[in-house]
Amino acid sequence: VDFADSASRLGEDSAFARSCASCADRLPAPCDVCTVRALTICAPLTVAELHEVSRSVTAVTLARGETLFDVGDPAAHAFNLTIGALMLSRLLADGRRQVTGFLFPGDFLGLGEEERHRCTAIALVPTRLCRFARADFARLLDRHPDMERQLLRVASQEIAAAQDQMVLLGRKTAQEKVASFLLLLSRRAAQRGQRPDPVQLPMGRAAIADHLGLTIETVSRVIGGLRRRRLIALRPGGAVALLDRPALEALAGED
Amino acid sequence: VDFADSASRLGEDSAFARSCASCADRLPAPCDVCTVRALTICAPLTVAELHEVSRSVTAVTLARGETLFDVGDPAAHAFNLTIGALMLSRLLADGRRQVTGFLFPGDFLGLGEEERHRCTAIALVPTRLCRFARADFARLLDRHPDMERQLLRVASQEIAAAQDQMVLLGRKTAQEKVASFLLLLSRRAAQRGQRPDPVQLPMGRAAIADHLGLTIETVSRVIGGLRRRRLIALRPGGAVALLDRPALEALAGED
DNA sequence: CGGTAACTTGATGTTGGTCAACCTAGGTGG
DNA sequence: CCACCTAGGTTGACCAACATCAAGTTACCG
Repeated sequence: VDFADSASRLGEDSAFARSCASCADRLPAPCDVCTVRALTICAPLTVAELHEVSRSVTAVTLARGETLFDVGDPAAHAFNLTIGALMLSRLLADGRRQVTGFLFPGDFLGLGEEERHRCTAIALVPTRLCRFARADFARLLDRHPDMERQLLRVASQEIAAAQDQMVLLGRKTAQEKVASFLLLLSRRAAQRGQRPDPVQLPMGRAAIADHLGLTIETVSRVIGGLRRRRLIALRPGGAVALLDRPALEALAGED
Repeated sequence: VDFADSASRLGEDSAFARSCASCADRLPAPCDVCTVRALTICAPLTVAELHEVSRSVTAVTLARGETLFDVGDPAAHAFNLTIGALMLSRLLADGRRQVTGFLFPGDFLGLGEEERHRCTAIALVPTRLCRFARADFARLLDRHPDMERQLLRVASQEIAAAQDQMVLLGRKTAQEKVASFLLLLSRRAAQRGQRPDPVQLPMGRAAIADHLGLTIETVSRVIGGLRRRRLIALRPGGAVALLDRPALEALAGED
């Protein structure tokens, strides 16, 4: 149980637990011991380069539910998520919300050169990120073409993921949406070296619903249905066991 | 009436009209006279650099309805659309289709380093593109950091657009979807220096429906409703006049 | 002028939304 | 340690937006 793990470990570290986005500490960003480096845009850097990066980086800590930035905030930083999970969302005038994505360890945040953020970023669990000042980051890219190339790769993956999500939102049924979502989280967990099977769901039903273009009630009903048909089982701490992956894949549609 | 213009001009040029994706001609790619350069990834290049680019570029021509590439085709090229319009779409197993985007002059196609295409690209009208071999293109980027930076900018714009589309697909009503779509096309036309008001719709109702996550009938009904309320008017050749832009913007939602 | 494909319009059906009640678990304070 | 309180989740009854099915109608093309 991985998110719970992170959460409890962080819970013990009281300094971590109490700090927040606004009080990012200038303590050494420990790139040397970074647990997710292989997954991030820092992957192609040499040890020497890493040291250089270390100097322009600050650690940021968020408690569960805390906001990293809001729509309209000046976009002065780029981030690399190292521990925890983040939700990106946008609001319509009347409060309807679309969750445009979830971020997990190794994920990068801050592509785009817009002056202001176009979405809100909220921590789903205690979360830690590496923060780069935009200006430093641009200089970093200039000096490390490898890193820029890697960033381009990350961007194109994000575009591919966005297209998948469009197919899901535009053309899939509620069941297909939920099944696809569970399988996607499982695959992403595997990609970052975590166990793919009991899928951790650090987000609540509301966040899932707003990500899939459904309501809380529909998400709950579909999950209930999958559970009754023994395709999944709910584990304590919001984890979901995928009891019949082939059946779920069939339900997910997706050719 | 711009698309019609392009179409008829192209129609007169019989060589152009008859050529196709597979018979891309090695004729000089006329970067010198490129009408959309300021809009494309080539914008930051100097005259000398442009000449160099010219050499690694091939012109491709597509007739209305012709396929540039299909899902699963090897992705050996990158493209820059110079004339016409293209539709990108993906299919579910049972034939449900999601149109993930439309491309217009100045738009770039071919981010991502995947071996195979993840979507189908079909010309909506007679269309011309600049084609770069992937290998050449990568070398081009290495030598022109400006171009790589520009590509990153393009990628991040595409991500922003994809997020807008997720909000639309996940949380907007049929009316809001159609109004948003018309306004978006208008804005994009303005961006590339065309008249924003009679909006050209080079795509059919089916393509619009598959882009907005609706059916043909619903799109038709909503357009009919907007027309009856005098917010829009249908012009010959598939153009739409935006008679009451503020009202449309109100209908579109979007804060 | 006919033929076809795209579009429109109408009648009916279904998925998922809405509204409301009810559970359950986790956290707090007595 | 237990009772309560609350937020999040589940379940049910009903409803509405949009899909589906089925005719028309228009517009473009030879």
